[in-house]
Amino acid sequence: MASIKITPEPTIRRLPKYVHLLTILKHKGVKSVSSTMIAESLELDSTLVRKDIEATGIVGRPKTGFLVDKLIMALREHLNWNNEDDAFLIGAGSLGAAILGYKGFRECGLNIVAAFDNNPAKIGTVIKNVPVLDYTKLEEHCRRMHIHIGIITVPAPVAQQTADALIRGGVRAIWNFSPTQIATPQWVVVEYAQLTMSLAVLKRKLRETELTDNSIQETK
Amino acid sequence: MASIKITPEPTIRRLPKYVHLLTILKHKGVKSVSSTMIAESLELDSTLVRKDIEATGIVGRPKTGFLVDKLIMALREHLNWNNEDDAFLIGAGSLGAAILGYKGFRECGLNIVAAFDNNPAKIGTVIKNVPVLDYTKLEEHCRRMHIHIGIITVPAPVAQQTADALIRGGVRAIWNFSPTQIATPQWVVVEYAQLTMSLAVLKRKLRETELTDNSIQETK
DNA sequence: ATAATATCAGTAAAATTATATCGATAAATA
DNA sequence: TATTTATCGATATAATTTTACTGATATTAT
Ligand SMILES: NC(=O)c1ccc[n+]([C@@H]2O[C@H](COP(=O)([O-])OP(=O)(O)OC[C@H]3O[C@@H](n4cnc5c(N)ncnc54)[C@H](O)[C@@H]3O)[C@@H](O)[C@H]2O)c1
Ligand SMILES: NC(=O)c1ccc[n+]([C@@H]2O[C@H](COP(=O)([O-])OP(=O)(O)OC[C@H]3O[C@@H](n4cnc5c(N)ncnc54)[C@H](O)[C@@H]3O)[C@@H](O)[C@H]2O)c1
Repeated sequence: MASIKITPEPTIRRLPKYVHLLTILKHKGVKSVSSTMIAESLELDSTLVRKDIEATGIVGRPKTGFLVDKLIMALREHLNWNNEDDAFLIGAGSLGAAILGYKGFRECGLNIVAAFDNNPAKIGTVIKNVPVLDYTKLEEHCRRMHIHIGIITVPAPVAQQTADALIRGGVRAIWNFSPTQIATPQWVVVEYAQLTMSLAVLKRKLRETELTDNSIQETK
Repeated sequence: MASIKITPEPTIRRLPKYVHLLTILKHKGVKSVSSTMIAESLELDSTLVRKDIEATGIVGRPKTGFLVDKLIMALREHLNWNNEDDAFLIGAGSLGAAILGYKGFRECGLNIVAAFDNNPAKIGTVIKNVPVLDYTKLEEHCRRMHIHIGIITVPAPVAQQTADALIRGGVRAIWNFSPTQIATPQWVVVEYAQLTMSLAVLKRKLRETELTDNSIQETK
């Protein structure tokens, strides 16, 4: 009876940071690391780090902590970075090109095998070693190549129709960079990568600190 | 005694989605909207939407809900999108170029006035109407132009030194696209825009659904 | 004019997430 | 070898965030 423990989203979001830090430490020759040390580097609580690591199933030892190598492997395994998924990217614009060119995603088990666009000037070209194909053939190619992940970097108004085509083609997960909500059947996972959301947090926090620094601390 | 209520981060992250949805509704001629309706469009709980809106200070009326126009304005005001902040972007690479070219950030009160790079081939050029200046002059320009927001799109190994230069130049908020943790004084706001984090959530959830769909629901 | 209804605002409860505490244990030190 | 120390793993507590409930009120329908 196979079973999987669902990992809290806040935990998942922290794990890549651990991987990045640990990889740097590994290159420096560090062999083992404690949750205390990770917590200090990343400005987190050490108990939180230990609980996050617990999600991967790896166990540490008192006094020394965790073996860097094993921890990296366990984290990558937990995040599913060790199996590579092929993916299509739709919308070969400026954001799309940046994503196509980023080698870091390969490390995360994401292999973008083709891009799609409806602009005739782009179809047939190659961007960052990835061929740009005709958008009208998207569904067909998805099905034929058994693609499970679609990356949406088209303008907002066409995001929904793009998602629909991907889903018809059998895609199970969508990484949506457009600011629009997209409706999908419940078996499709959608993750919104919204830069605007991140910017909102930055600007709001900036204002909050500006106001609290000058006036007396916030009231209830 | 001026005071400001701190808005929970999860709320801040949802607000831009409301703005986007409401703007579409406004263009369709919709005059008023209820939290129920917003919740349905965005697949959220209506009470949650009402509480989020409460953070902006706006009040609705029973049966009808909120005036779309007023709600948009209140949300934008709360997010500080109505005051435009000038910003510098450091690292005019492919991600940097995508950000420079995105008009949507203007709507969020972010005006990128210059980019900086250390590549002589890029210094002096103009990317998407934004001039690329010499990285060694960053601190000086920050100070002279009273820049408060810095956007880091340089490779990870130089992210910290870039942040240091920005802070020396008087920057109060840093939007960091590199995967590295950066150390800053406590008065500097740092927001990590990590695409890898988002991808991690996508890939993990895809695996979780794959495993739970095929096997019996997860155990404790 | 009266009744029915959808929605708001406020409060209470539940769920989730983060932090604190404590005994056990491996390593370092005396 | 005994003692100190850092850290783990587990459990308990606290904080945050979400969801549920309740009475009041504006609109619509009868
Ligand atoms: N660039 C950024 O920094 C940034 C930031 C936040 C959000 N976004 C979002 O990302 C998306 C893309 O942004 P961008 O700056 O790369 O825009 P862009 O205009 O540079 O790229 C969009 C691409 O999609 C293609 N396209 C348009 N309609 C299409 C269709 N029906 N089928 C297939 N391809 C189609 C266009 O030809 C173009 O190549 C937008 O939704 C935008 O809101 C971008
Ligand atoms: N492209 C993506 O999709 C993507 C995704 C996730 C994270 N990131 C992160 O964003 C950052 C930039 O990525 P990219 O793909 O645009 O890389 P890139 O190589 O295209 O751009 C980096 C730019 O920074 C400049 N630079 C290098 N060192 C510098 C220095 N000391 N001072 C000033 N400028 C300097 C380079 O000349 C180049 O123009 C990286 O940290 C990367 O990890 C990118």
